[in-house]
Amino acid sequence: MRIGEVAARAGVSVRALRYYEEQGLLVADRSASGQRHYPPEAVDRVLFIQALYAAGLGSRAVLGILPCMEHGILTDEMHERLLAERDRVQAQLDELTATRDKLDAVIRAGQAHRPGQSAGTGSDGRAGAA
Amino acid sequence: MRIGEVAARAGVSVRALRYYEEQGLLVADRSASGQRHYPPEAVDRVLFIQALYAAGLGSRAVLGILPCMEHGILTDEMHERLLAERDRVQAQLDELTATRDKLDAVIRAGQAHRPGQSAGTGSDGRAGAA
DNA sequence: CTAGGACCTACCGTTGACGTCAGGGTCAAG
DNA sequence: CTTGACCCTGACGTCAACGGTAGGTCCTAG
Repeated sequence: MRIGEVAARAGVSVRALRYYEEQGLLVADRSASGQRHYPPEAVDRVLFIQALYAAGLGSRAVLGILPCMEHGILTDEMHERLLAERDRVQAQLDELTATRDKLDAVIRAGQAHRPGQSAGTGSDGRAGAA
Repeated sequence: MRIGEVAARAGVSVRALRYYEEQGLLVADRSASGQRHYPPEAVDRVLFIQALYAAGLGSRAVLGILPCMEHGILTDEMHERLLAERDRVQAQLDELTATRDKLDAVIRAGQAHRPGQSAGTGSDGRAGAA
């Protein structure tokens, strides 16, 4: 596949893919004329990169754990990094959960003070049970 | 309290507090000489601001939902915003959970391919049960 | 063979949440 | 009254993950 199709399939911009290559996160074959050519797995790789970015990891960290994919071979250092990042993600999960619960509490408290409202704003109505 | 103490208690920089004020997130009384003076609740407010930032919200979004605290009164618009942000946080939680699980899977797969390793790297040994 | 859409490199611009430096007041202690 | 820690207001610097533009090449269809 060429870069445009990978971008479309992965839901990212062409610019982003070139940036990933610049960071060493994504390698591409080159045609004689210099155009990038990717194998189909590149799409999944990009999706995973995005997931790691979304988890708050930077390019350096992503670069550190990406080689763990592809083949299932882990050096001691890679294993360390994976555990470290997993724990970081878990910590972020805990924080986020607390924040969500706090938002729910505020929503519940607010609803308690609005006796005239039933349920017609368009959103759902969670934040009711623990 | 003066700005330095609030910063210390909340674990943020003095600069950050002045930035929050600049963004309208944190108001302060001023002494005759212009020095900021905060009530004790400011610390909790700052901690909540940090939590929202950590949840991926920007200053604008934080500014939109901060007034919901303090008094428990919600206008329809505030209620909408709270639900929207709560859902955003929840979506991020789901993504993060998936990412964590994927990391766990990679760790497990890697450990399966390292038969000579027992447990001596220094980290803990999670990622073993679902 | 020509139009035009996709691709290339190179480089500057942007946004958010601050860091940091310059230059100067404030205030409790000695 | 002077020191030294703390505070003030600008205003520019930073870093990451791209966005956008300029100027030129490639390739597939008609």
